[in-house]
Order: sequence, then structure tokens, then C-alpha cells
Amino acid sequence: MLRTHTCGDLSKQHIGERVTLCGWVQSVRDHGGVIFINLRDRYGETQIVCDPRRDQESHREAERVRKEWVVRASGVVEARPPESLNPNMATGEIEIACDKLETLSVAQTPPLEIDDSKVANEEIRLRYRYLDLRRPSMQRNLTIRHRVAQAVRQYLSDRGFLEIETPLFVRSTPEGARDFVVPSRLYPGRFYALPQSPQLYKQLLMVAGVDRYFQLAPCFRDEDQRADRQPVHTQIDLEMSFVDEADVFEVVEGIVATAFKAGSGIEVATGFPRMSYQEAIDRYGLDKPDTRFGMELIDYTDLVADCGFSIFSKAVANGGQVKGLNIKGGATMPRREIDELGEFVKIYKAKGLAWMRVTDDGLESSIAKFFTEQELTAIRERAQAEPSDLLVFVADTPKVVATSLGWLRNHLARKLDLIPDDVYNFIWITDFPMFDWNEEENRWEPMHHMFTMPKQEDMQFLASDPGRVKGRLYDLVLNGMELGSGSIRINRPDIQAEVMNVIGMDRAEAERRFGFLLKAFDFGAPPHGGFALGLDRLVAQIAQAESMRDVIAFPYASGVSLVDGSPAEIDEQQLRELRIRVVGTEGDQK
RNA sequence: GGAGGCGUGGUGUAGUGGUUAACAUGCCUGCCUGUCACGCAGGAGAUCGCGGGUUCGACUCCCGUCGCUUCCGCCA
Repeated sequence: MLRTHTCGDLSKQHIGERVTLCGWVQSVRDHGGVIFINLRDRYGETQIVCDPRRDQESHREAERVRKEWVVRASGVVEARPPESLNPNMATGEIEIACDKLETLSVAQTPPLEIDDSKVANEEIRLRYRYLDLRRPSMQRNLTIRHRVAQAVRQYLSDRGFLEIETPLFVRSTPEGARDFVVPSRLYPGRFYALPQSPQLYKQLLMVAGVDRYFQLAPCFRDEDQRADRQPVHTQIDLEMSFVDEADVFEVVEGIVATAFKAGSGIEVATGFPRMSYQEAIDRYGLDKPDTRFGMELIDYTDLVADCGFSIFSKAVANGGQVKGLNIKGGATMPRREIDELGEFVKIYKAKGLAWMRVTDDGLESSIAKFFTEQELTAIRERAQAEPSDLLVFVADTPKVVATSLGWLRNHLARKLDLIPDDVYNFIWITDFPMFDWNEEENRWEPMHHMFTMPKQEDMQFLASDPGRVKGRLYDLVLNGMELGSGSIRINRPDIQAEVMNVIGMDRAEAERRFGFLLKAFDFGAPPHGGFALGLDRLVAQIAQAESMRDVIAFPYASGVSLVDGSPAEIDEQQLRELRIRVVGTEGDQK
């Protein structure tokens, strides 16, 4: 080794020892005589003191040294003078009295500052990711991610799960997101897809008798960018045989608690509360409710069905709802900001946001005149309104009402600072509908995927009323974010056939796409179920990172790797081998 | 596919229809023996993303375009 210790190792107990450290120069403070160098590595920072009275040669080198140079410093660990102790530094009680300073590598001035208090913009950070990652907070994130992954592996291994890798070149399926596709050279005109998840393979492993499987699986989805999404992300993917929901919940809760403990030391109480999908929608508007604050949705539908305000009464007459929020203390919100809330809900297809200010004298609003005194009183009581509150309303289809108010609620919580720090509200969302009606294509489609087992008591409605059928599927939500999802799967061909029937997939099509799985089920498939947790999202929470990208070493920006510039064109020769011709780029199509 | 935001020295920001384009930090030089966001003095560094238009005059206003970003659609 070129060093005897790291830059985080040394403390008072090493005083008097002769040591050698290697690292990057974080800062140089030249006092004309003595020069202080802060030397940084993954483990910390240590002050190197170059005093010309001790050693002239190393002092001369210290005058030359610049930030981010890689150097090696030898000397004796000394206690700092009492007035020079630095309590803000882990190694602040000691310093290295340097008598040998060696430059291992010089560095150009970096295009961004290696400083947690001066973070550059995302594009620069990603292009020079190797510099961005030098920052202590990023090193910390990478470390936390590693510890979480290790702990999860250990946890699952201890419970009999086998870590098994599944193929990364799989058959493309039109379900779900768009696939990333890889051309085959040996079989021109044919393509592999990168897996969106190991779903089908892990089910095959259950048929194979593996009983308990897990994998930290890379998953690929060709979707448009979102703050909490990456084209490549990692799932803690697991599957278990002979289980029901409670067994899966127990394991997943254990994983989460283990991960938090390992990553941040935070103790998570298991036995997460459960809430049905319908209750989540009714009370919070979203299937991933943030339960860290109140301001739940208030249903006025029955009160305003026959009111004089036609926007409300018509919405009800058309099968819609009128719901709203009570923004406590919001009456002082200026008109301009209320209008902004109106603009906000329009994103979610709401036509507008009605509002009333609650005053000592009653409800003050341009729409108050359309309501009778009794109606206004009823609204106030329903909202438990107090003077200085602001009531807002959306009247629309149940879906628009829920979505717009649900997101408005989250938006307001952030804006009004209603979200407490350091609270981790886990919640299981259960009893999802099996199917979702696709307006455009006029057909039912699976809410989760087509291998989800319907609830026993709803099985009878599969043919007659698919919308009524609930599935044995569940999401885990943390602070309003979906951490993962899973289900109990279908293991019987007859039920599978019925489900495929609902979504309008005939035997031939099913055979073509999933024939291998259906075939497997003919040979004795155990009841099984599983879950997939988003590792990136989980670690981001544990590390309290601003963004999921902060816990991924080399994330993508809009599907582009700013580090290596991919995706990139390939050689003509490669294209020929693959029998691929590029017929046009976006600009010259159409 | 659609909507919004941003784009100004290396980096992060400020800015106004007429400026010498400001500030911080970084960089370079000099001074300084106890700093640790060291300090002090000086210096270099920007055709204000790109193209077009309006105007006597555009970094500023308008249109287009590119890039990044957030969101809708899409998607666990």
C-alpha cells in the first residue's frame, strides 16, 4: 500500500505515530510560512501541515500543489494546539506534521467545485460525474446504497431466499411500458428486449420449485423522463411459493426495516397500516396517499346535488362528484395564489377550482349567492370550517375530482409547509381493482399485470362485471411515494384463461406471447406471490437524497448518458451485420 | 405527442430597451507562520445557448430552434 492510513482514520490515539496518507487536495491554505493542506479521500479529510522549519523540500512542493491534485504525505501525527482544534472536523484534534510530500498526479482546474455547499447543475454534474461523486455527500449516498443492498441480501438469504439471476435478453411483450430492444446478429430481423422486470422468469422459478427467490434486478423501461424514474433502475425483486398476502407483507416489511436500519440507523416499526384502494381514493384522491398530514378530501356531493350552482348540480346529475379541501388558515391567501391553484388543478383535467373564504360572518365567495343559507351552513359543517379557512371545490367525474384534489393536496402541503420532517409513513394499499377501463381502446386492461389472482369472492363477476373484480394485489407506499408493488399470482390455467378473456386476449395471442409461462403452469404450479421494491427510491428515502439520481452512480438524463454520450450511432459495418438500415431520424420522418 | 420553467465569465447567481454587463466562488500573481469557507492586494476570464424579427438601439421584447428541467400523456 502507498498509505498506512486513510484520511478518516486518525485521531488522538495515533499521536506520535509516523503515517503516510494518500488523497486529493481539498484545499491549500498558504500562510507565507506554514502551509495547510486538507487531504480528502472516501473516508474523510485530514489536515497536513507543511512547515518550512521542519522540511524545506516538502514545503516547496506544498507551494506548488493545487486543488484536486493527488498527493501522498508522510509525517508524524501530532495533537493540534488547543486554540487550533477544529470541532467541525472528524479528525479535527490532530494533524500531520509533514516531512515528505509527493505529487502522484496533477489535476486541471475542475469544471465544477468539489464542495457540498456549491452544487453545480445537473447537466454538468452528470457529464463530470466522476468529479461530482468525489463530494462527501455523494460518497455517503454510494455507501448507504451499498450497505442497504448488503443488508437486504443478508436478510433474505437468512430467510431461505435464493438469489438467482434471470436473463437480460428476453422476449418483447407489448404489455406495460415500451421495451428497450436489442437486435440479434445471428438471427437477423429478430430482437431481444431488455426486461422491464423479471416477472415471468421468477414465476417460472416457482414452478421449478425454488420456493423462495430474490434478485437485485436491473429493470429497463423506455419511458419519458420523470424526477422519480430512470430508464434503468434496480428492483429488489422477490417471489415466494405457498404464501398469502400476509406472508409477503411480513417479508417486505422486514426488508424495509432492515434497509433503513442498515442505511441510516433509523428504526422502522413494522406492521404497516393497510388501506384499501377505494379508501385511499376517497380520502386522499390518490392510490399513493401521503398520510404525513391531514387536509383530507371532503365529499359534498350529496349536499349540493340540488343546489342552485349549476356547475355543482350538473356535475352530480351527470354521475360526477363535488369534493374539496379545507385549507386551514388559507383565507388570507391572495386572489392571485388562489387562481394559481385553479391553474394547478387544470393540469389534471379539472375545469376549475371553486372557492369560499370562511369569515366570522359566514362564507365569502363569488359563488355563495347560488346557495341557500341552509346549504352554506351544511357545507361549513361538513368541512368543519372555522373563520380564516379557505374551502376549495372541484366538481367533475370521480376520477378527475380525485386526481386533481389529490395532487392539489400534496402541492399545498409542500407550499404551506405542512409536512413534518423525519416521519416515515408506510402504508399498504390493498384491494385494487383487477382491471382498468381503457377509454381509447374501449377495452379492459389489467391494473397490474394479467397474472394477478382475482379475489376469491369476486371470481364470479369476471365475465359479467369485470370492473367490480378486485385483485390480490398490493402496493407499498411511503410518504406518498410508491415504493413497490406485488401480487398473489394466478397458478391455475382455468382462471388464467378467464382473465385473458376479460382483456380480450385470445388463446393464440396468449400462446404466442406467454406460451412458455402458460405451458409451465400445466406442469404443477404452486400457489405463489411476490413483490418488487424500487431500490433506487428506497435508498433515496433512506439517504434523504434530493433526487433518486443522487443515489445512482451514473444516472441517465432524458435517456442519455452524459458520461459516455450514449445512445450513439454505430458503425455502418455493425448495422450491416445486424441487417439494420436507419431509414430516417426524427427530423425527416413523416 | 403536449404544457410550464431555466439557459449571462470555469461554477453558482444578479440584472436593466441605452450599463464599463454586477456579485460570490473558482483560477493566476504577489504578500502573510496556526489556518480550516484563512486573510489582504492585484489580475485574467462573458461576442448574455443558437438563428431570425421588432427597434435609432436587444443580454432585455417577439418568433423559431437547441439543450437541461418539472409536469400531463405514457409508466410500477
